[in-house]
Amino acid sequence: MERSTQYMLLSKLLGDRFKEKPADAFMISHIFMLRGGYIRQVSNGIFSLLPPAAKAAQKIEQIIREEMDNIDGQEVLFPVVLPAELWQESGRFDSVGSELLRFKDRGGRDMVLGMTHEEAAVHLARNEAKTYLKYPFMIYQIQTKFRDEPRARGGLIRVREFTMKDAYSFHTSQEDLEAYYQRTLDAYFRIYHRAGLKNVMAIQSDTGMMGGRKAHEFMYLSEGGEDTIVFCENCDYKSNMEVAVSKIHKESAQEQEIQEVHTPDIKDIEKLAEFLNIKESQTMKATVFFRRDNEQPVVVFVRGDLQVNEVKLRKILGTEVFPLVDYDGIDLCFGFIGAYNLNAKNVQVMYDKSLEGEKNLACGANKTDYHLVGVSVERDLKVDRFVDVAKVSEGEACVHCGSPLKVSRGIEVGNIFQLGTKYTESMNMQYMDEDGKLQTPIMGCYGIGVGRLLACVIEDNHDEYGPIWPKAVAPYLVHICVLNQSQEEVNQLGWQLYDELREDYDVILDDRGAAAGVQFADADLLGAPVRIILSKRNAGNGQVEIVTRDKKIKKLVPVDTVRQEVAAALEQVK
RNA sequence: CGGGGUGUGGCGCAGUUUGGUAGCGCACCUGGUUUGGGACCAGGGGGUCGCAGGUUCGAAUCCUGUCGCCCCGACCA
Repeated sequence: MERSTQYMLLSKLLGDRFKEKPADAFMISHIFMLRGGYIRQVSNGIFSLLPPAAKAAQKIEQIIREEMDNIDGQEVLFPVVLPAELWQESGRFDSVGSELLRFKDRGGRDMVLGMTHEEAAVHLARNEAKTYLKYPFMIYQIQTKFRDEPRARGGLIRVREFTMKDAYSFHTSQEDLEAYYQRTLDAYFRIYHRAGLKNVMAIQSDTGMMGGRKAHEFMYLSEGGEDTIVFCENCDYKSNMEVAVSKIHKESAQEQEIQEVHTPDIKDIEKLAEFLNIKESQTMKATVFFRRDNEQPVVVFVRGDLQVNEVKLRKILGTEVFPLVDYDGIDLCFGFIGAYNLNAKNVQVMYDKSLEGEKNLACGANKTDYHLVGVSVERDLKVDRFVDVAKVSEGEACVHCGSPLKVSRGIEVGNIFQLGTKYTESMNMQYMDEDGKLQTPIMGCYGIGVGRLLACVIEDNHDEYGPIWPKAVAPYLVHICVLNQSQEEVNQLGWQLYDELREDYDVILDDRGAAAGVQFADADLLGAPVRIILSKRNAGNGQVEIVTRDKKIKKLVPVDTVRQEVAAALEQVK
């Protein structure tokens, strides 16, 4: 039988489905995308999308597009390949690490593969927006990015090549940027809501390589997430662990005399506390890093029960830091480093605010196999300033309302930044204001990874058999199973319904004549919200069965009411 | 980049310890019987065992090197 839309026939759909879990996949979305014939890996972190995934991705893109247009976005398309000069202008050609893929063209010119497009956006906008009359404006694109991630993982959750919506807004005042930033934030929530993703939280985040002063990440809360989120259940405080702050409970000890204690082979806080029979919070911990810029060691003292947050430390030092592993030639007594009488040369020393005012602490004596007890910070140490470099733990107090903080995991499904003038200034973008004066515009940028969002939609909407696609992103809305294809009457009915329904919906027809179990299993993996099951049993009575993928509806309906029944069922599912 | 694991047909695996020229299940093709949760019978196609060297009469198997992939960590809009 010749049909024009054969690609919606399951017999023609490219991509085999299989029942065994691929050995390399661990995340639900990854497993179902492989098993359901949605994606195939080409290389580490590089995937091809098969028709069902391509269709779902297009639907997500369309939702994003509508919401971006809704906040006055103008869609554009920047190149994937950019000349290095553009990135040299902004300074990022040197400042960004090896995740930026650099190469030379045939003429030997340095090129990069776009991993984000601030430079391209400014390059375009600086020549097209020379008067305040154009402002504010936002341009966005939906396009391929390449980031040479050190470690791709989890199928589409973390990849090297991916499709992203990235948007750039330009403003004539900070207030205007902030107002627009809020509109974008609202638009993002509408996008996640429409795509069927629940449990998304906007949190304060580190600005990382993007720079700028304020940033939020949108986190889909999930056990398997890579990011750690700190939030207060009582007030609005929500933050990425990287920049989270808290109020810690102060110990209120009495001052004591400093005494030296013999502590053979006791090199960590846990053992020290046990040996001295005190709490870990009654000790002082020394953590040693070295700076990337001048390779100088940095000793950070924190209260013994806390950890150092390297992102905070990096921000304070203004350079990357790495935990020190090679102790050779360093003027420190490892395992016994203490703040009292520390006379190390060429070593930078920092104190976390957790130590402020603490009394009667145990710490290293800067002498192998000895510690000191009775050290009081104010009495015994000369501290110019305390910095906040400690990692927040669950249960510590919220700095805003004092309630206990909670910690959970999440996957970043979007982010927004107030960039300020970092790019417009370095790349010389100016416009003329009402008074005829040249001004530098203020910029914001806003990203959403399409594939990652798609994967999260599965993470958030599935059962043990496969995805339960929300109708807004489902590759196919209606899936017709023909259980007794050999019965001409049933077979004909399948084609008839297929022809009818595809006028209104994305329909896929299982025309393979496979066993019922095979058809159902494949339908589960393809996850269409509504399934129509045709069988000789019911066709004989002029009936078909309609079930929804979420199993909430399962009913027999007369053949001639199928259109209404499908519409009604779709009305009821998410 | 550090630590660990693993590479045998599209997917899942056995065979490697003790060398003898590759096998199982699923999937695929043909014919037939089936048809409401991955059916059955019969026949069939597909793998230079990641790659390169070496040892050996002979290597999936032993040795050396190398690459890919996965996990943990580091890193990351």
